[in-house]
Amino acid sequence: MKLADAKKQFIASWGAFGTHWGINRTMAQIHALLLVSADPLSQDDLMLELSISRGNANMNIRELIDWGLVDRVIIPGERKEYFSAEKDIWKVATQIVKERKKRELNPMMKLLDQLEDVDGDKKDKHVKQFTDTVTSIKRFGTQADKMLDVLVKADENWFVGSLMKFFK
Amino acid sequence: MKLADAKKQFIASWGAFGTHWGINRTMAQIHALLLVSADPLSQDDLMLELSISRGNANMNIRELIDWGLVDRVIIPGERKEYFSAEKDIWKVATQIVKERKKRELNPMMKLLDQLEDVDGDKKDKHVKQFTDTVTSIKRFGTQADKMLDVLVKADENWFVGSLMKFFK
DNA sequence: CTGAATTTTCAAAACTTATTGAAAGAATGT
DNA sequence: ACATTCTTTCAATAAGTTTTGAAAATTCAG
Repeated sequence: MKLADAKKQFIASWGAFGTHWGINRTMAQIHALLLVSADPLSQDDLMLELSISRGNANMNIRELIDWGLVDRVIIPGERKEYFSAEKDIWKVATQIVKERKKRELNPMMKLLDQLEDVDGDKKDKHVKQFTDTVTSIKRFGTQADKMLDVLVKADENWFVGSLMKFFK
Repeated sequence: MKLADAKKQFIASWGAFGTHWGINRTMAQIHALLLVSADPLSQDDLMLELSISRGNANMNIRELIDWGLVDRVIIPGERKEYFSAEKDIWKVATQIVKERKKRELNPMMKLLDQLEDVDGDKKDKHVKQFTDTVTSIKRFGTQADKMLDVLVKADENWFVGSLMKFFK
């Protein structure tokens, strides 16, 4: 397969993939293109290669920077801003985990705390089912939270090395 | 807080949460309601409590069954079908992991296999960056795949017990 | 069988989210 | 301070997704 075609396929698939992972299609496509580009690209490069508008490019680049997946790069002597993606996939993954934990898991945990004590007879089976469910989700969430924290802080070699003893 | 209000909040939040996890809002709301209900509910119960149409209820219930998160329950002497959700959150989580692995990770891995060998000079930095990226995503994906397999097959106590030695 | 109860389907409508592009705002070199 | 280049904003629009509801299909008891 030719490089240009392979790139196109990769970008299209990474884009579709991204929509399942809390990142929108265009954002994921920009990310994909930067991942496979040897050099940093400018906003105009991205607009051209992906056929997207200036506003769209701008918004999604900024969101990628917000997620910590893309960096602004200054090229001396150039007026334009350039962008490059973190290429270490382990870092990409932990960064995504970190962000989603902050954006999704933490708020949910906070809500569950509030829902844990409802009024009414703890013996009533409806009350009981509700609090049991909330409590068990909370327990699960707390554990997931801890695990993900360690994951995010761990460096790849330590982590994978340790786990592979279990996961053979 | 009153039970009815707490339920409403829980359903609304679980619905919003679900959209980030590959499940649509209504599907997640139905799931939430079943999770906190002591007894199985009929399609009409769900329509009434969540104010959704028959078609919507039907489609989403079937999709939840498809995901393995909800079961049909036959109540003797009743003509209607009833539905109940798996209440063990660990099982819910592993079920979701299993499905998403099948729906997302596996197809992506298959694609990457194809993209790994592009034509052209391996010394060309553009070709090199592309294949390096694809290869490293593949390596990462393969490892994630293995880990998730073990996770899905593990029973909760074994898994959490073992890992908590690391993750304290 | 027949007919009532229940479930499923699907085209149209409503809603949600993403994208455009032109205009306003900053930054930079002279 | 001005002109130029580049970046950001945002209201309008387009695209995509979900929901509805009525009609068709299925199930089941008598």
